[in-house]
Amino acid sequence: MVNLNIQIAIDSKFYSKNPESSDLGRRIVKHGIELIHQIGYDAFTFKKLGAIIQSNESSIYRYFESKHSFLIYLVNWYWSWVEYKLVFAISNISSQEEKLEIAVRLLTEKVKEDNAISFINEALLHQIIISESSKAYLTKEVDRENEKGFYTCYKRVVQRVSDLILELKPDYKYPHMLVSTIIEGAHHQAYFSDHLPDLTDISKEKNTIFV
Amino acid sequence: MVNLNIQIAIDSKFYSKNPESSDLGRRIVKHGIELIHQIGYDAFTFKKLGAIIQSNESSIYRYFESKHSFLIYLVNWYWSWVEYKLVFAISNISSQEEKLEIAVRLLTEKVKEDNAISFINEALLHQIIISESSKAYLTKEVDRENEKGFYTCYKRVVQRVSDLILELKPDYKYPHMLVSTIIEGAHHQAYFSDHLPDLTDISKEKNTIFV
DNA sequence: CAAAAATGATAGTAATACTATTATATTTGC
DNA sequence: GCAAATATAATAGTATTACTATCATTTTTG
Repeated sequence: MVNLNIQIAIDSKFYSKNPESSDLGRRIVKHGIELIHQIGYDAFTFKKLGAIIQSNESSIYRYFESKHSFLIYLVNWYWSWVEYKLVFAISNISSQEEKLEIAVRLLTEKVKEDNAISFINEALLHQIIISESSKAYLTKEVDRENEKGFYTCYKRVVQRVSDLILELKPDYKYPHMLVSTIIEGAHHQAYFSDHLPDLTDISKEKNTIFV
Repeated sequence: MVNLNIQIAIDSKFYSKNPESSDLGRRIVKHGIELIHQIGYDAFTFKKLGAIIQSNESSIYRYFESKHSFLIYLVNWYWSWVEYKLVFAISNISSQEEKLEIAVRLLTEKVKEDNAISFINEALLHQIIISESSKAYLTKEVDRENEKGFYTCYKRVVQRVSDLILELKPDYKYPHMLVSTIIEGAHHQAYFSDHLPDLTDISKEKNTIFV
């Protein structure tokens, strides 16, 4: 993808202070992604991150009110980015079938390092989405957080692809189910192929559902 | 299902002291399930559980070496139980198609309160599997724990159903992927229908993939 | 250059996920 | 029936976590 100098606009409800607005904020996000990728979300702390970026725990808290909301931020950034790629990829395509095929491919294929957009390493972020993003909604606070719009970006992507399906098959009854199953399924299979190979049939090397 | 006075045999690697061997052990498991169901795995602690069963944190640690291993125990109990139900349900069925249909139904339908087997509330446990079980393997210790056989019961169920598929279609290349996708997909859709309805098309009431 | 804003340093808190030790019940084998 | 063995309970302690609060220092900017 070409470098378009585009920024993913993230709703202000996902941060206390916009991390894109300062050098410190950008370092928090950049190195936060790297650290979560390295040690996992569970072992990740703002204190450890502070040590890495030579800043202070308390400063990070001024950008994100909690470790959980940092995850929510990343998840929403990711889905906003996917939505942007999706809209871009299917624009000017006339065939509905082709649009859908492009969409499904985009949702399931491995993210290659492109770094076209910003200080965020999308390939690492994609790995985090695969192994950590379900922790964003598998909590007792889902319902409250859903009301606050914590999962809207993901839902919007699902809606867009569902709409592509309905264009082709207006009577199809389960478009959202199909799309969320494709997305979650692709993530699971990628994780399984890396860690629980008995639960899949795809090899570690290829790691796509298109073998 | 009939009360057969059968016990699910759990491998000793899943506990320090067999909880089925004492009244305290059984109370730990029974009320542990209820408590996790109520407040979620994240907020669950052995201290809280101790208070409920009028026992002590330290006593619970003699049965399970950690909160995580308690989850692992429950997950393995669940899949051993499913395996038992599966083997039972397809025995004496001659048609391969019917066997597979029974298996898929069993893996995807809601667990009704039956309490046929023991002090474990299978319906509650099923809810826990849906919303918490992925936390058992979405950790940085997966590979090590997989080597120790922490996920064997789940894998065995997947293998059995994969075998049913291969009986019908010996050339089919992705049986494990299909089965794990059906299982995880059913769990996801059940969770979505309860908490994130925009990601599915099934209604809260029915909550099965067979609408 | 002074005021405002951002960041850093330090301290503190309640809770968590344990471990260790000791005391008290309970079971059992003779 | 009783001592020994075993199981359980109580208490205390540890390092860490996920924060909050306060104050000092640096940086920005009008």
